[in-house]
Amino acid sequence: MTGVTTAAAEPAEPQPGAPAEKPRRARGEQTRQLILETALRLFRERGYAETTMRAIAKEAGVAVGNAYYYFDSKEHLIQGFYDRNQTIHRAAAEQILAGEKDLAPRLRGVLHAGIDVNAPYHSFAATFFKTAAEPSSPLSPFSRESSPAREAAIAIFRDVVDGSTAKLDPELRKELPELLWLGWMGVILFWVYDKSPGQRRTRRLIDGAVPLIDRLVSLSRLRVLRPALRQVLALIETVRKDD
Amino acid sequence: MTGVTTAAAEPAEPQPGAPAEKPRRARGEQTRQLILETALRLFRERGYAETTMRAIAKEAGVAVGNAYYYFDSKEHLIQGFYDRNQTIHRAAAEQILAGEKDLAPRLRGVLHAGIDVNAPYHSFAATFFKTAAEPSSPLSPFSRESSPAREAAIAIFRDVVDGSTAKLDPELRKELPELLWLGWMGVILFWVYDKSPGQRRTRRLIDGAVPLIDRLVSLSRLRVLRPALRQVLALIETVRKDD
DNA sequence: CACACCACTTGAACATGTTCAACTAGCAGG
DNA sequence: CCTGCTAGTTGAACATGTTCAAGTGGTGTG
Repeated sequence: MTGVTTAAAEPAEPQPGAPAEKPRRARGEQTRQLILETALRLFRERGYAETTMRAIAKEAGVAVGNAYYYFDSKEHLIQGFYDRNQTIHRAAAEQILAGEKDLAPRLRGVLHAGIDVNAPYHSFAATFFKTAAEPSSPLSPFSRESSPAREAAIAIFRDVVDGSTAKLDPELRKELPELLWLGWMGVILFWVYDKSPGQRRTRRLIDGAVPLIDRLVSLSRLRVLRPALRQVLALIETVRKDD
Repeated sequence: MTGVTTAAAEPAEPQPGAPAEKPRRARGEQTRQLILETALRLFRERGYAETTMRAIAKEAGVAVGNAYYYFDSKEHLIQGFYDRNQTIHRAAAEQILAGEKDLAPRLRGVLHAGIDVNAPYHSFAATFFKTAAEPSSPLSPFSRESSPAREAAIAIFRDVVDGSTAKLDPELRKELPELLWLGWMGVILFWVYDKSPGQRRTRRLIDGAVPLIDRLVSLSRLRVLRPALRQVLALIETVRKDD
C-alpha cells in the first residue's frame, strides 16, 4: 500500500502552503488516535447524530474539551472515516487494475470496489454526505481542504485510463480521469439515495453505465462526433476558468 | 399563474393520503404566516445559521414554543422559501416559452430564469442545500414529500420540449423532460458551489451546455448513434425499477 | 537538579434547537 | 349567561455542540 497515506496517520512535515500545525508529541498523537477511533466506532454503532461529543469523550476516558483540542468540530471527526475508506479503495483498485487491461472491466471493477468499501456504512454515510454537501464545509469533496484526497481519488481513475489498451482522442484522454471522478461522485450521490436492498440499483447503474461510457469513448474518435467532442472539451475549459 | 400553488398558501381540504392535520382557525393561520414571513426575512437579512429560533419568535412577537406548534423544526421553515421560488420560476418560464419555438433558446431561457429567481439567495441557498441533501429529509428533491414540487418542476421541462419544433427520437422525447430536470439539479448543484462573482461560471456553464445538448439531441437521430441511444434508454429503464 | 515553557487536559459555562406541562381564550352547546 | 372543549400560547427546562480560563505534567536548558 504505497502512494497514498492518510494525512492523519503520521505527523507529516509541515508543508509550506498549509496552515502551521502545532508540533505534536507522542502522547498527543496517541490521544488523538484514541478519540478518533472511539468516535468512528460509536458512529458505526449508533449513527452520527445519535453520538454525542460527551459520549465520545466519556467512552474514550477524556474530557469533552480534549476532543476539541484535536478536532475543530464534530464534523471534522468524519474526515478520518473519509481518509480511511479512500486508502482502502485505492488498495483494492490496485489489486484489480493489476490483472486487467481493457478499459470497461477496469472501470467497472474500480467502481464496484468503491461501493464495496463504503457498503457497511451506507446509513451512516447518508448523514456524512449531508455535512459534506455544505459548500463551505471543509469536508466538501470540492473544498480546498480535501484537495489532497480529491487528487488521490482522481489518480485512481488516471490509472484506470492510462493502464488500459483503449485508443482514444488524446485531448479526451487528458480530461477523462477527472470526468470519471465526477461520474464517480454522481454514483456516490445515487448510492446515498439508493434505498433498494443491498443498494442493488447502484450496482445496476454501474453495470449499465460502464459499457455505455466505453462505447462513447470509442465513438469519440468518429469523424461526425469530433465537433461535439471539441465542444465538450471547450465547455470544460470555459467553466474551469477563474476558480 | 395556474397549475402550481404553494401548499401552505391556503388551508387545503385534508387529502385522503396525507397525515391528518389539526383543523386550523383563522387566528392560527395568521400566526403561522406571521412566523413564516418573519423567519424568511431574517434568513435573508442575516443568513440561516445566524438566525436563532429565539430571534424569530421575538421579532414576530410570539413565544419560541409557538413556532414549534406550527413548524416541526427550523428546517421546515425553509419549505416556504422552496415553494415560493418554484412558483416564480414557473411564471417566468411561461413568459419565455410563449415567445420562442426553438429548443435551444427555450431551454437556455428557462435555465437562466431559474438562476435569476434564486440569485438573491445564493448564500442562504447553500445552507438550504445542505439540509436538502440529507436523503431522509422531507426537503430532499427526491423525497416523497417534495414529489408534487418535483413533478411541477419536471412539467416545466416537458413544456420546453413539447412546445419546441425540434425533431427527435420519440423514445427520447418521452424521457427528455426528466433528464433535463436532472441536468437542472446538476446546474443548481454547480451554482451552489459557484463562488465566482455573480456566479458567472454558472451562466457560462448554461450557455455552453445548452448548444451541446441541442446538438446531441439532433445527433440522436443519426444511424450510428441509435444503438448508443437505445443503450442509454435501457439503462434509465433498468435503474428506475423497484424504486 | 531546578526552572521555565508549552503541549496537553480539564470541566464548568455558554448558545441554541427542541420539548412539554401548564395556561388562555374563543367558540359551541345547553 | 354559564360551561366545557380544544386550538392556540407560553416560557422554563432540557440536550448537545462549542468555548475558554485555569490548571498539569513532561521535556529541554542552564
